[in-house]
Amino acid sequence: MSKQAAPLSLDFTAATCCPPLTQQRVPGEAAAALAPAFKALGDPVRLQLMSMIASAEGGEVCVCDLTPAFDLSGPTISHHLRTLREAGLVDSERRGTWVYYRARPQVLRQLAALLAVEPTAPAGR
Amino acid sequence: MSKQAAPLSLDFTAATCCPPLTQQRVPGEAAAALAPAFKALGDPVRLQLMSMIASAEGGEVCVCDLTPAFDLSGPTISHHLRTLREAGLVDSERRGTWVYYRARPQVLRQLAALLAVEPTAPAGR
DNA sequence: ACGTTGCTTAGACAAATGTCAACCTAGGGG
DNA sequence: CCCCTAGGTTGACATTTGTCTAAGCAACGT
Repeated sequence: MSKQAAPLSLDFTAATCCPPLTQQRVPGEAAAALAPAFKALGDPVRLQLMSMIASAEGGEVCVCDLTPAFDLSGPTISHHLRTLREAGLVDSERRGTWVYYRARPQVLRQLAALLAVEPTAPAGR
Repeated sequence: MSKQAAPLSLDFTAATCCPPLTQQRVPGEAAAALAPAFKALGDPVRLQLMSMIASAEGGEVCVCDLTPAFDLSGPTISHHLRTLREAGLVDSERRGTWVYYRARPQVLRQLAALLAVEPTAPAGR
């Protein structure tokens, strides 16, 4: 458990990314590293899962609380969670009978930074 | 041209979205509306296209400047641009022989807002 | 030891996606 | 007119994705 999705080498800790999309062209390498994270958020179910996990009290949620929130089979939810995990967006940990997921704020922050846009302000803020 | 992707009804102008993922659970409807935008950014080529468009001088780029930047056929680039358009991320306009794309900052802003995370600060902001 | 509950893995399958070659449309110049 | 260039559309194809059922592994209760 707590797989870091070895082959992805997202290296989110470093300068893989960051200057906003709108400020500087994203080089191919960075795009290849970051796209999977967006792709993972590109499914309605996973986007909801992500928000349920990220907004959870105590910073974590039991899978047993996630599964019943959707009209989908357990394996399907598990599959989506794996996708989020492999995209580096969440981490999982087994404690006793249950498995808990928690968000990785660093990654979210970096994605948000990438999408950042100058404030609408036409004049000087 | 300048298609607004009619059937999508993203309604990005209103409260379709916005409170950060980490603050509040994204309801299914909002997730369904927002996921396509993330999905559109979930391909390396499109992520690069998006950044080339969004960071362009003058706020717009000619397709003729985008296509040669990739090792892909014209139709393929055209297809990716259409995907970005239908996701509401960009707009296109024909002027004479050439077609220009420009970013829709509102949407980027909303996506960024959704991913926003509290500053790392463990203590009082 | 056995059965139960929670979650993941494996396999299968229809649907969606990324890519290309071929064709088509728009606009500009001879 | 005809042709040339810039892009988009169509149709085909292999690959990936979302979903399920069936089977597996892990922890707990009895």
